Amino acid sequence: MYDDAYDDASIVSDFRERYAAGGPPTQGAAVRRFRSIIYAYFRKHARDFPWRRTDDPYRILVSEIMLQQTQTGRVTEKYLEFIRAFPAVQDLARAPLRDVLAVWQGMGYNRRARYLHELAIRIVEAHDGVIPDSPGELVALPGIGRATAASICAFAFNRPVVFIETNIRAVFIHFFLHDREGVSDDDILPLAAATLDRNHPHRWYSALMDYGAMLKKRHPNPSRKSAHHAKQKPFAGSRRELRGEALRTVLAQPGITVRRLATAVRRPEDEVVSVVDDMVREGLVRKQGKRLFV
DNA sequence: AATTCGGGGGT
DNA sequence: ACCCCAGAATT
Repeated sequence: MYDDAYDDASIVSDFRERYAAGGPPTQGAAVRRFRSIIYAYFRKHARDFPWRRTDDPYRILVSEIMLQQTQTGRVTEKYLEFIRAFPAVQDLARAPLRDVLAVWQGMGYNRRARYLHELAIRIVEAHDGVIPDSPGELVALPGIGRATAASICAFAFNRPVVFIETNIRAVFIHFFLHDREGVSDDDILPLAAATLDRNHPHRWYSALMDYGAMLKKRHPNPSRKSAHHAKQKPFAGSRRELRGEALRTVLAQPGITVRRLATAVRRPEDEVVSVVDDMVREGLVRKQGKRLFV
């Protein structure tokens, strides 16, 4: 994996002593040194992903939705399968939601699949099938927030947007804010803006995120020092787990009744009713009488 | 600001 | 067991 020893420890401690003493630096020398460290790592350890081998904005958009809270290693296979099934935004727009959710199974956060489907329809109908290239237009689409909108702008359109996600956050905390606690993203954004390689945003953000991913394998997650950091509740026995099981079952057995669904997932019927009602409201499941469909 | 939303891989 | 993942939407 990262076993060809890259020793970030000495490089980073040297950087901190030289540039980060007494607060985050904004001088040119520090910025140049920081960039050179990140790019030096990238030249030797750049990760290879299928979404880095395309310039098709639709495919990059698909990858960014999939990458929300889902690790790259698990996205790769599903991304290829998804693109095979829906090669262009028009294919996704005219596909039944059922087919989209079927391909999505295993990714988690099934609402993302619904957002992605709805988003494709809107792009075909309101944008003539062209993916918007501004953060404002992208954020207006379902399932796309600030981070994803900026990511698409950087990776699909090579625009010098400033944004933060978990890998980027880890890098800036590690280099500039390691001795602090409760770091706000508002403290990181100026650093991200000052260090951004505005001539090569795609390459820069790829490098930054690869470095952050490396850091989190070598150190306790630097993002624990972020004010935004939260621990997740257990998944086993959770409502989320039940939702996943319920959707999977309805996909496999279209028209199943709520009662039989409750038996299938081995849960109290009232609990299953509650979950199903939520999913109906969210547009993940349809109810016809007592029978459930996707 | 705090909750909810999936599922799997790494340790 | 526990960690957390190229976050977003809702309350």
